[in-house]
Amino acid sequence: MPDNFEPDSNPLVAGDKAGLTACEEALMLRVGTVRLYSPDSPAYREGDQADNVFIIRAGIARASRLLPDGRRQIVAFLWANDLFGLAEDGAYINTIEAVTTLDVVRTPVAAMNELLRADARISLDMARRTAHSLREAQRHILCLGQLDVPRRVARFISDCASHVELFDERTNVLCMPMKRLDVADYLGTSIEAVARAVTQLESAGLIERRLRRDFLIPDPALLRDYATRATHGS
Amino acid sequence: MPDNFEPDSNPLVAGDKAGLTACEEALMLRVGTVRLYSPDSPAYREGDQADNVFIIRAGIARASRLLPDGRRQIVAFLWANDLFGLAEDGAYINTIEAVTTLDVVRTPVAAMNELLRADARISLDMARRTAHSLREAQRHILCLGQLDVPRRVARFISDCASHVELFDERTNVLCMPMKRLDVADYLGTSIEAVARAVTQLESAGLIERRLRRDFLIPDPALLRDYATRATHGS
DNA sequence: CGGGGCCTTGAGTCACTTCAAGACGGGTGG
DNA sequence: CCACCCGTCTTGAAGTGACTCAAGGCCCCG
Repeated sequence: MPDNFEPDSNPLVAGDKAGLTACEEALMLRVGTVRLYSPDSPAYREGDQADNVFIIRAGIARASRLLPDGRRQIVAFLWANDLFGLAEDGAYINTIEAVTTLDVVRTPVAAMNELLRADARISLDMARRTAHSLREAQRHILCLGQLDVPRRVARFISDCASHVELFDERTNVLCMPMKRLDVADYLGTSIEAVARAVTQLESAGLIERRLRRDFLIPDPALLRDYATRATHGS
Repeated sequence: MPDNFEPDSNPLVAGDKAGLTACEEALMLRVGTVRLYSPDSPAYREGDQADNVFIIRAGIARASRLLPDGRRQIVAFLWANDLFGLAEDGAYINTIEAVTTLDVVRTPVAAMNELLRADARISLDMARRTAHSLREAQRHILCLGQLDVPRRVARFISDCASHVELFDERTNVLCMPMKRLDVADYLGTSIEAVARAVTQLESAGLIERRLRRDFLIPDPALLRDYATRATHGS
């Protein structure tokens, strides 16, 4: 049994470890069911009664929230092995929709609680996964609070390129499945600003457009550097 | 023994519950030590080796990150009963500094891991606390991504007013301990923009200045509504 | 080949930033 | 107790990045 569970690794302190432990996946599968969602279809909506917890086996999802005036904030994109189902007072706080075809294990909360009670390692694993999401959320906050739009877009593209599902390391080609509107709503900006930023990054030589959502990234490290460099000055 | 630990409450799903369970606090105290920090002094800095986990007994702290160009993002304010010590690959990812006098229990990670192994409820509690921070972080993301500066400030003041340490419900007076610079760095804007927003909220009748950081809030619900209302239109 | 999303570009406007004074207030020493 | 002083906060004026509105182009699909 592959054991990437380490009793001594503190969930708050540990780095991001590999995905599901075999035993955890088996447990989840025993009480949960596999489900598929096609692009743009929702797993649930904010405000729905929180009856299930999900783990992504494959595909990408977006977690978003709607404002009274119809504006939308995408609070996170969710990837393979990510857990979702965050709720408050029994109701989901985000809407989850598939970006690509999405393959999940859906586990009823009641059954999940059985698991948590039966096996302490699952609680710890849950804490670790949640801590991972928290680190991501804080990175996102940094991005929204301090970066101008071209840098936000650069960072987003760079982050996408760190996912093997999307980035071919041999050809350096990134295939982003999300539309401009998704990117804009994630980065707290407008579609047009994203389009302009892409153009700008291209003329800076950091990316090259292939198709509308496919980019060649000549030097991924350079792109990453650009995203973290100061807004003004050099 | 007061039991606010509920074996059936899923950390992802549960609302925010009361603070430390008596037994958890006792456990933390048995292996941890009480420490005090005076305003503006750090508990640790980003990049430091992550040897300890902390729980706030009283006081307020800020969790911040520095950018290469010296800009600072405050990713969260931390309140009584909040856990901190978030790290990645053995190093803290944020700097933690006291805003007010700060009273914490500091527990070595090794000892904390003993606790986690010995008592499954502590893992679950940790997951629940982390989920709480994640919800807060997502609210913050929403704020940074979608709200204009006056609304961000309104929401911040409103959030502060929901903390009994700062808000007197009898007089409706809020005493904010953080400086304008802290507020600006938290909200991803400039000191000046915060000052102008405060002036604007005052002339809109939503707040009244008492001292520089003390406000009277005639109608807290009205202030909260303003913060969530659309940027344009009514 | 035509139609409809999706994406890009342009032009004008506005909110926020930056730079620069000035005002307040709280603490200290005379 | 008052005067001073320094950090903090507010206000003003000019500049700019991003938003909105609007038009045009691309690409995929039927």
